[in-house]
Amino acid sequence: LGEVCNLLSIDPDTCSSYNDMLFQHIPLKRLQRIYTVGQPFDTLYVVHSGFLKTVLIDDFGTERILSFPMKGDLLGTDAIGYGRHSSETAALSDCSLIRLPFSEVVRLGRVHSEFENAFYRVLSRDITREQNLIGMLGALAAEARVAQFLVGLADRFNSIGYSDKLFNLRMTRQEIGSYLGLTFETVSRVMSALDAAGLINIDIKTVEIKDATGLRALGRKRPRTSIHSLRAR
Amino acid sequence: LGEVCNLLSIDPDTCSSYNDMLFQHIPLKRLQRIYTVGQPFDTLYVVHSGFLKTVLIDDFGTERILSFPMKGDLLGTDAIGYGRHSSETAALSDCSLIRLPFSEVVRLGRVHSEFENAFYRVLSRDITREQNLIGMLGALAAEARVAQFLVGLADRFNSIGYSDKLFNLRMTRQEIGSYLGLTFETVSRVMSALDAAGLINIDIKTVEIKDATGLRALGRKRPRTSIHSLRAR
DNA sequence: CGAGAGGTTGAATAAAGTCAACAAACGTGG
DNA sequence: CCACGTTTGTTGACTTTATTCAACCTCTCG
Repeated sequence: LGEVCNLLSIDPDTCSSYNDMLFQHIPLKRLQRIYTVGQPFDTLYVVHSGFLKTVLIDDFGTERILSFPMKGDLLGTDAIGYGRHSSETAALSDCSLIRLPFSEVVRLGRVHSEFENAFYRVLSRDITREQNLIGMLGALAAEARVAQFLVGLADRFNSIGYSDKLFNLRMTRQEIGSYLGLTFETVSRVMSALDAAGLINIDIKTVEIKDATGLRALGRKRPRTSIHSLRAR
Repeated sequence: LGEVCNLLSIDPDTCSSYNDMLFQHIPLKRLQRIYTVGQPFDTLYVVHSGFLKTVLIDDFGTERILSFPMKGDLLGTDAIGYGRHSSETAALSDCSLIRLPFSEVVRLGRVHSEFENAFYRVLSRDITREQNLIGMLGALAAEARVAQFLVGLADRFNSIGYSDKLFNLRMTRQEIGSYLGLTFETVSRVMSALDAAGLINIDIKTVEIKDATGLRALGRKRPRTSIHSLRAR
């Protein structure tokens, strides 16, 4: 589909020349898993609609959430390197995905350099996104992590055409905690505190951002180990 | 250089046909920076020799270390996505890098599919490596992080031909802490404890791994929030 | 309508951070 | 080559933060 191009932000003109028949839609029910750890890799997926989570499974069978993909995000990129999935992806809501066989991606890249470049960019942005998460996990207090999580989510909702002021969380406190490296109790407490401080309104899954600037400031504030940390030289 | 192929683990036969003139060696002095945040991107680098660190700079000018690249690692991949470097890289020892202009990489990929595939794999492995770091930062106790750090380092030294039993740390406790999301005091304490427990011998920068199995076990142990965490279903 | 999952809140605990003192190693210039 | 200041590393005492454990509430869905 030319849709794939839109989703990957590729010039639509170039897109129109692609063979549309190659990519099939895949409907997913809530809680369904697309691929699991260890499964041989041969295809990527682009999210067409719906909300998902990608998780790492540790030696105890415990989930660590790595991302909450939504419309336009590419799934499965971590499996290219070793030919097997090292994480798994599950639907948080009913979803529609577009199958993107990796061999097709490579073939298309060889034919359309625009597409190839876009694909490189998408992979690299995955790297950047994860780096930001690493920065957050290692250096920020619980309050700042939750604040950043909320503004990040708002920005992403905004970029796919939803309101960035009022939206629904698709994941549980538990899942947010797993993503942020916090317990669900801490997430709950911080959210209550942000509500009490007048920065947000929260009612279970419904979030209203009342002071985006204030939230952003909180998210930037207070590296946990700020005092004797490395200064760039 | 055919050397680039070795470094990226590409079949040497395919390599021999490449034009060797395209890649130049870059010598770096200790503490020198290769690129800095915001710098426009046009070239990647492969580490030929030496040890480096890649760092994220936060809003306060504080460094967060993202990786400790060594021989065979590819630098600069996070800049492909937005055309600018979002992190910076500095030499921890005198180094030698190989310049790999991105346009050359793309061109070579179009000519040699083997090379293109290898490049995709390298990008994807970057993603996987970061995911493992995220898993560690969010869920493991200080002791486990340090243990994992040491065995990880040992494995990497081993894979580039050094001893995995006795090696030198090229970074300070501060830098290890920045990488693991811990203060340098905690790193120091944990290392002393591992020494006292007989798992390692440590004398400032010199590390001897005495019980790799025990260390690995420690690194796998005790997700901090194990009790009421998500079970894979 | 009842069971279970999800969410909130409180009190106690444990883990890592902070601050401080000191020792050892490094490296730079006399 | 030595002296001296700076950086790096270790350890201790104390504090803070987030976790743990527990009670309770609400909503949802068979």
